[in-house]
Amino acid sequence: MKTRDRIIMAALELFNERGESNVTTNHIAAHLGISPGNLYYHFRNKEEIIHSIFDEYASDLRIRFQPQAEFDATAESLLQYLDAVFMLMWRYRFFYANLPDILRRDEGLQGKYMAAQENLHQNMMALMESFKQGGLLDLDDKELLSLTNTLKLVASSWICYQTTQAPGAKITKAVIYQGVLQVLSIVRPLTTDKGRERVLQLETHYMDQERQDIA
Amino acid sequence: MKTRDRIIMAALELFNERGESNVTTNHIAAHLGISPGNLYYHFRNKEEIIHSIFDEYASDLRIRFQPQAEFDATAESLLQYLDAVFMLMWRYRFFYANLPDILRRDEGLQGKYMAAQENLHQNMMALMESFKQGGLLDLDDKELLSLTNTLKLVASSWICYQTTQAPGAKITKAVIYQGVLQVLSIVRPLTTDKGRERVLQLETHYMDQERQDIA
Amino acid sequence: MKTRDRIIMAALELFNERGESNVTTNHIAAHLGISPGNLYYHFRNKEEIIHSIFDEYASDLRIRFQPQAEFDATAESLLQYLDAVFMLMWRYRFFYANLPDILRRDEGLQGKYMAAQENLHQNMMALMESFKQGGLLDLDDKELLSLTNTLKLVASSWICYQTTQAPGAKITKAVIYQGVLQVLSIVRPLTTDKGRERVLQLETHYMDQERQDIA
Amino acid sequence: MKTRDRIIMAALELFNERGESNVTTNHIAAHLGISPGNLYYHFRNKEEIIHSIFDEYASDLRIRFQPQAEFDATAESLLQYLDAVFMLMWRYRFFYANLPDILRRDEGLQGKYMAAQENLHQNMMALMESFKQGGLLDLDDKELLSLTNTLKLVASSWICYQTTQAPGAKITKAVIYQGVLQVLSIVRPLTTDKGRERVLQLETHYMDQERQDIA
DNA sequence: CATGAATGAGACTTCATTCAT
DNA sequence: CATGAATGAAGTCTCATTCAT
Repeated sequence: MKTRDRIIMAALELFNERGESNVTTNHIAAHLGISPGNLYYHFRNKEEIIHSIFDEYASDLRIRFQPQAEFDATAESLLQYLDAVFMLMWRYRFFYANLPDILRRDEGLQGKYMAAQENLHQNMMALMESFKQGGLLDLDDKELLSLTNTLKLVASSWICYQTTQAPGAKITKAVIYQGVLQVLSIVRPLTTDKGRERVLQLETHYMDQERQDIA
Repeated sequence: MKTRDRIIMAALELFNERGESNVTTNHIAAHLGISPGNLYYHFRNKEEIIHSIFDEYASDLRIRFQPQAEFDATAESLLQYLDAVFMLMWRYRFFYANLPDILRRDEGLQGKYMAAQENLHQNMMALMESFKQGGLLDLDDKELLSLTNTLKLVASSWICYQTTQAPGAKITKAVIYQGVLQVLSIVRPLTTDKGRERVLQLETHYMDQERQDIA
Repeated sequence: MKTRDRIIMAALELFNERGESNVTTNHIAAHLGISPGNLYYHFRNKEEIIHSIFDEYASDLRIRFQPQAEFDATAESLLQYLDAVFMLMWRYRFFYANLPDILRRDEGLQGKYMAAQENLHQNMMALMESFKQGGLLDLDDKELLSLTNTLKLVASSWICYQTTQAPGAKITKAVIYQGVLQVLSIVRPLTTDKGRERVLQLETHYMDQERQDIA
Repeated sequence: MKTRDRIIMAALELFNERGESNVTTNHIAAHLGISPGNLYYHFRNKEEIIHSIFDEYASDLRIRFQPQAEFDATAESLLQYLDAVFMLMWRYRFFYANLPDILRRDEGLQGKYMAAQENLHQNMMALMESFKQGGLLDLDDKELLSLTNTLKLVASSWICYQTTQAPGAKITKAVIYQGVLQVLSIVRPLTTDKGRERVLQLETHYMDQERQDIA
């Protein structure tokens, strides 16, 4: 792997572990066994590293949530969606934990972030709409918007929130699965009979996963 | 006002404005026009200032959410609850935005925080239960727990989430009212007819407030 | 007791315990339960406190080692001398441990100290001379000077030296008695038969004391 | 010379001149014309600088006092010993002057120091024993132990003691030579005829040296 | 590409001392 | 006599960043 990519990976790993502001560029270099000078050969500054991480994140986000050409709401496909969301949340969790600070001092990133969020919002809305059209959800347009917003908020806050609820505790997969279940519990009251059935399938799946992870 | 209290106020103000880690003890002192030595006369270190702010927060939290002796779910009383929640979120918003970092480096605060959260959870559960008993909510025990958790998460993440959605933008009262409305939208699908009516009253109230604030 | 004297006492106690440079004027005031302002009412600055302690020390030193009008070298009287020396060393031990630093920054104290040392030297020389005249010591004038210097050095360095040999350990009376025995071991090779007998008496006495203290 | 070594040298020089506690890391950096940051690039903190100096000292101490395989008490070899002792005392004199304070706040150094002292004591005892076996000293085992302790104390206290006797005055070589002579005067009463002769030779040597230095 | 020594601004904190009350 | 809030210089240490090699 190229040094540049190794730096991004190491930074992401350390940021997630200790929080962005507690990781110095020297930490990252030392972690990789390279010199600080070398790090600065590949990146003009710390900000640029964060930008690169963000670019990966935004790219992941775009790919995963591309609206499907044809509607497809099999349990299988829903699982993939949910797994993808929380995988993203997990992979870039430092970002969610430090977002206000990071964005405050980097106007360039603010722009990128807003664009990514806007794109995500559109895709999420399209997805929810397709669920509604597919007869899984029973709600009006206003409710659909509210639901989308709630889901976005809950998904993106989940890991950070759990971190604070049990400080020091490692975030395990079980915590992630609980996040999915929490999301499902929000959706359930708004489902049709068909949708509810689908939710139950998913709940069963994630409760099994959770049980396996704890064991 | 006593210098000690002025320091707490200034710190809270600056923390909220710029993020805790971006505010130095020198900033706080300069903001008040006092010497750094004076600040350290009143507080042993920055940590102690944060503890003092937290103590105020925890005290507010405890008082506001004391379970009522008699059940009382008039629109009036619900309004007070909702206002209180979001007032707290707003007053101590830096805390929510920087919680992982703050707790990570202060084990003492972790303990206090966990205790406060536990207390809050009990009170919230009691409140939701009383809504159920009062015929406002229609849900089983598991759903009640899920709802409580969602509400806690949404309420405590709302301001931080909004900050990131529109970075640089000041958080106005309108944003707060939208938070309340978001919370109501989560509750609504689980209400009885009587409960739905109450929710509608509240929605009307906060939509009016929002309109006024924007104007 | 007057506040002024209590300050001197507290300062001496804390200096001995923690070293002069590790004791702040605030420590002293807090230890007495008085305000820093009050301390500075009684003393212009920290230096003045040290001066006052030194004045007590110098006065003690002068009184204890006043040459006796009539020669008197009974074991009883020798005991008093030795006890007095080491009591002084003990009472003002911080002084010996921090002397270079203290004198370096206080020229006024340097003068006082030199005068006290000069006076002590004269008295010690007179004392040793009287031991020689009294037929206790067998040595020429050059040896007498050397012995005097050695004794002064050993006595004044003893406690500080022991502190470093067992850092953290409390200096007990047993350590003091060992110091006396060390001094006696230096004198013994230079005694007459009569003198040696006297030394043996003293050694017996201090070995008993040491044993008692340890038990 | 490497910056790291220059820092150690400068620190040693300044510590000796002004006392360890009166020399800040900024002083050291300024003295070398480097930035404070650079100093902290080479040493994690002031303590580590002191440790490095101590390590050099302990290494010197160990090498110089390694017991000789074959007994060798020519005046030449004795001279080397005495010179070595006082060279050490002189080179690391700040250490002796500030030992109680330095050890008090650095437990790690305490351990190292105790080990070095124990090693020194063993070597000194072996040396004195070899003098006794070589027919230079005439004393019993208890006296030999006392003598060893006295010599260690006098040698290690000499420079500090002299500093206080003439504060402000520079410690010259002459002062060092007087220290050697003082040590010899302690040994002399315990020598055999052969030993006394050797002591006289050494005294003559150091009195010549002293005279030369003063001139 | 890579090294690693070097920079310097600035963070947190301490403490002898002052002064209005 | 006494209080205690206040000062400000200075000390230790950190870290993003630069640059000669």
